[in-house]
Amino acid sequence: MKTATINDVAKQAGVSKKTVSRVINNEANVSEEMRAKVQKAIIDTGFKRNPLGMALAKNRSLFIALLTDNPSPGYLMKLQKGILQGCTEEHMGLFLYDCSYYSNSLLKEIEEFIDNTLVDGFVLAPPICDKLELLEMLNRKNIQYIRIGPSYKNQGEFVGLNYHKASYDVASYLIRLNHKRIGYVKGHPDEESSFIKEAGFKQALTDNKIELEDNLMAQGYYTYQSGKDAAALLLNKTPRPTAIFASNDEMAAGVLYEAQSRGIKVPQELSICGIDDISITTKVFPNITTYRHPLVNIGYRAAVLLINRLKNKQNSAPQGDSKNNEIFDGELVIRDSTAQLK
Amino acid sequence: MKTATINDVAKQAGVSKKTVSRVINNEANVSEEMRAKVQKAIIDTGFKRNPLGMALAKNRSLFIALLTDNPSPGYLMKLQKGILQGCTEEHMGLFLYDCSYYSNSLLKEIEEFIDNTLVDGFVLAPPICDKLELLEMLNRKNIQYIRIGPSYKNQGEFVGLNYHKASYDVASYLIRLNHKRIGYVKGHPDEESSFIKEAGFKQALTDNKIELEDNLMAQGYYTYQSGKDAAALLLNKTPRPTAIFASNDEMAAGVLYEAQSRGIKVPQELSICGIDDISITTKVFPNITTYRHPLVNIGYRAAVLLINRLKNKQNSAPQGDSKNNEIFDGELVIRDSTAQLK
DNA sequence: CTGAAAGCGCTTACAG
DNA sequence: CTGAAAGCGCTTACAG
Repeated sequence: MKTATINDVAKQAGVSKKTVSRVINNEANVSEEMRAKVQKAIIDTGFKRNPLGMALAKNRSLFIALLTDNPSPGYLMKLQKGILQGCTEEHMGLFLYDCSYYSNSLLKEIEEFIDNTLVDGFVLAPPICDKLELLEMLNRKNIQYIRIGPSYKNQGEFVGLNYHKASYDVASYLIRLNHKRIGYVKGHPDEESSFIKEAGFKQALTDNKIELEDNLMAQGYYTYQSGKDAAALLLNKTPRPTAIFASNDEMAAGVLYEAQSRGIKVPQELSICGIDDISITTKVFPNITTYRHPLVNIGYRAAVLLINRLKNKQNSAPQGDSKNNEIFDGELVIRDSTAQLK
Repeated sequence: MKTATINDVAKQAGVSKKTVSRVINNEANVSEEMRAKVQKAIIDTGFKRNPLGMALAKNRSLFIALLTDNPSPGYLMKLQKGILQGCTEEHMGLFLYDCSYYSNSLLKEIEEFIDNTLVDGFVLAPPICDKLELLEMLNRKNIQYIRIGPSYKNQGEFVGLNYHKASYDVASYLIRLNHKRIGYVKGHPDEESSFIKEAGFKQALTDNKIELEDNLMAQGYYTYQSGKDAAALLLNKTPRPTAIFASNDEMAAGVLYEAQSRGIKVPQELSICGIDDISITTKVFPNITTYRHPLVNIGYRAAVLLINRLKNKQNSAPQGDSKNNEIFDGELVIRDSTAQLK
């Protein structure tokens, strides 16, 4: 049972294959009568457009890829899940490509990947979404992309969280619990989100008339280990902070471990919270208070936006450079790692 | 700068394009002289074979996909990493497809995915690798696959761990620590590995003349929640088990949480261990003793094996149905969740 | 609004 | 060992 081709459909419907092509691509300028005939023939023959034929003729695959180098498995899995959902709905395949942010040959490797697969769109996850050389290379090759994260040097479209509100809300919550000595673990210095979150945190302190203490700010890199290291630093201060706010959950988990390994009771002696709401927050004891980053939905929207852009580029005239960015709100999720300071 | 095609190379080398095709496919029956000329022209023109052209002509894409429905993000990330490594080395794209083990339309969805992407090979992760209807469908459609897991009804090739040795070694270790009342959390009843691990556990008890107590066996499903639930059951027994062995790490993390939420000290009052060595084992406090499942390497080998099979099928005569299964040994990784029973 | 021709980049099947 | 022809399934560019 060979699958039907456009030729079979044309024969069946008694039209030219160009007309079939018009129908399956939803082009204008087809009489209703023709369209109906073709549609019937498509159903009768069980025709499915062969993506490879189209790809070759158009010189674009309509396949997209997720480009990652993210140190947090929980973060990535959620994002990936959403993206995959979007791709499946749009009947698209999703390629995966894992790269090394610091590799010298990063650009060359990605170009090779493009050659090998002929993908024509990328979803760029952090931190790779903030790599200017990469974005410029993609612009040059005219490969579409969408970034997961905040606006960055006006490059491309993006889908992201309202990072400022996220950290502002978390910090405000800690302050409501009466914490004043709040340690803060910053994000990766190469990522745009780090600065926005830090600004949100500081704003919350200012708005509540709490003095910002520089020595309660520790550098992190969004990894578990960096959270652990930052906590080691902060927990050595006297007086000790009564709360530590890590700017993502992966680091918050590291903070929790470090505290526990020192016999510090969480939340009784130390409150801890993060941002993202990845799966590890509900797998450690106690469960970590965090801010929900709707990653599944963000991934989904990113995929849909990108795919629609690709499809539009193909059908109609280019529609200008209007950008369809989307910024999501999350919400505070209170769990067991935070407590009122007596 | 359009990329060079096989025609450009042929012109440059002064040969027919068929000869170029022979060279790039490494076929026999090309004189050394021709081969050298062509190879030079390939370099001079910067030619890269367009996978889409090949795919269309051969009616096979040479793209493979990872088919998953695994409840453990840590497990999947490691596996995925290895597979991706293999694909990148072989200059192949890896599609991702996430499905629902229990979905009624599972087969239909996967067939649709195949139609949409024309993948011609699958890496099948657990539990989906043990779904007989799926394997039969792939056999029928002549789509190659490789399974991650133990041998199963003699279907296809597989790459997996020596699961029996894994659980035997872990159990033996607990016994050496003097534990006799050992709770065991079984794996998913639909997965072949569950039975093999259980057999290994029982063998260790028998070999050490410890009586198997049925009420210390709890059903799990390889998920975190099922580990937590199983632990709740086991920790209610009197006398309480002094150790709980969960047949994967995801469940072991659930067991740890349940114990801690009851105020049971780990490892002083309860030893806990798992299998896999996924990332969560070193992110919870205390770090979990486990058995290393070389998932990255397993994924890598699976990808390489599958890709080579596809390439061979294309070049030379089919090479019979000799199977290249690979079974890896792991090793016990002792961490902080287990202690000598006084 | 519709279609015949040529082409995308590669391979298969055949002839020499 | 080498190549000219036809074809994979689709689209573009053009003519009517």
